[in-house]
Amino acid sequence: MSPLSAHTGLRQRPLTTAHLAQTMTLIGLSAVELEETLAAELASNPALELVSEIRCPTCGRRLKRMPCPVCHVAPRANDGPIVYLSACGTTTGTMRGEGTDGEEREAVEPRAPEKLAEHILRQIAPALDVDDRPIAAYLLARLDERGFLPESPAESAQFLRVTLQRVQCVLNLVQHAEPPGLGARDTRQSLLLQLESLEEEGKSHPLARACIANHWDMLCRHDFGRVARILGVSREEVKDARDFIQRNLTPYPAQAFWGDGRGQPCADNSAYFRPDVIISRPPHDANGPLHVEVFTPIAGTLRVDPAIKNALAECEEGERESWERYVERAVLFAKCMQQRNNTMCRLLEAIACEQRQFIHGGDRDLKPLTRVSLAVRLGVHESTISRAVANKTAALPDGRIVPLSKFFDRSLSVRDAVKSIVAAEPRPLTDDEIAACLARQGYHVARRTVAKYRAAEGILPAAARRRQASYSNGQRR
DNA sequence: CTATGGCACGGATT
DNA sequence: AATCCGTGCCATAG
Repeated sequence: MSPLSAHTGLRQRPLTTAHLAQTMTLIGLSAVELEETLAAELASNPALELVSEIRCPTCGRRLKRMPCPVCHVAPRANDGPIVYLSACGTTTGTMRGEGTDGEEREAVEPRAPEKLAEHILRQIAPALDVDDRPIAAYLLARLDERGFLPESPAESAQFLRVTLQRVQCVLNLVQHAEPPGLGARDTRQSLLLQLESLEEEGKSHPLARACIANHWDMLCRHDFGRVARILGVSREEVKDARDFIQRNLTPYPAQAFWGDGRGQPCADNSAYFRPDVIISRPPHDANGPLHVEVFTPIAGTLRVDPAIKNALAECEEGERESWERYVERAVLFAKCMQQRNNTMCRLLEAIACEQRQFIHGGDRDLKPLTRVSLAVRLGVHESTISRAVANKTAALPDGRIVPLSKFFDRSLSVRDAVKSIVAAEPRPLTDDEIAACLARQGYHVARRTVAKYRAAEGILPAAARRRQASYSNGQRR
């Protein structure tokens, strides 16, 4: 036996801490981030190879393995969802040896998926000094999911160690990009920015600016009478301004579908987000098992390049060591990637199973579900679930795009119940009365909590609802 | 006086 | 260990 053969045992690895650490990291990444990581790894590790994808011969879908679960599904119980991996097909540049045959299927896949940050960056890049790029990147990274920038320019400047002026300059660009209103500190400022952009298009309202800028809190309380008095106009005019604001502006400029779907259809914004998983109903059988697609940037399988594996035996003593390191890293990466996919699939299978009602129905059908319970069910550590759930979104059959964490929202169904109680109330109910109503439906929550839910749903307090009602009555007579 | 929102505390969850 | 959430208490507005 030559001493070299000892090195061919590539399978058994000391996969311990490094393995765990990398898997953990990968699990925490969203599909988009994972794609970047994969591209970086492919670019920097010559031993890692992406072999061509497998497609289903019948439907042309990209598959992780045969058989295609859509076309010939093994019969399964109705309550068990079908889970499979699906490549999102946008693997960046490096490896794309396949022909162009897949192009017409491309249309079926999510269109022009682009992260909001990239979208903005592309717009402002021309006007941006090269030195200011890091500032822009930083600011965009700090935007919260609503599109707001919670910190002040001064804070950013201090963190970045650049002058306040430069930050403000870049921020100004961001705030005037599309969609308008991004990068504001709060809703009020955002609305003003949106108003500005509307005015540039020639659409404006005489009172809107004053209402938002100076009488915002009164407007929130629907205290139109007082605003009208201060501005010296009629209540109708103020109400008209409010309508204009509601119709043309959005409180959360980055909001796609989530939230509660109430309000803006904003179909355009949906393109800014790419879900990490897609849950769909089988085409013909509404009661059949759900389909769950977990997106992967891999269109095929990752493996160690066999050419390199073979060459390993022949290369020089000195070089061999570094090649071995590459190979080892490649094996590790592929394994971690596989592990991630496996975990994601099993997680989504469990979620789709548990929350089947919610997926078919609405918010009120959400079952209480904790990450811990799923962790024991899947036999993984609870932090794994936390990571897997974080920063990811799912597209539901009805088009809703929701963060995965929504499946674990303890209070969603109660909040939904509050909504429907208020919607059906004969007269404005106080929080106490709503609490009593809820108790009758089996939800036992404190009055204070009702107030919080109500506020979270954007429902005004009873007194304000009363005023609203009397106002519209007054209009009628 | 009543309804509500702010603050803060403790327990659960991550 | 850090964070989130429900809740109680208290101040305040109407």
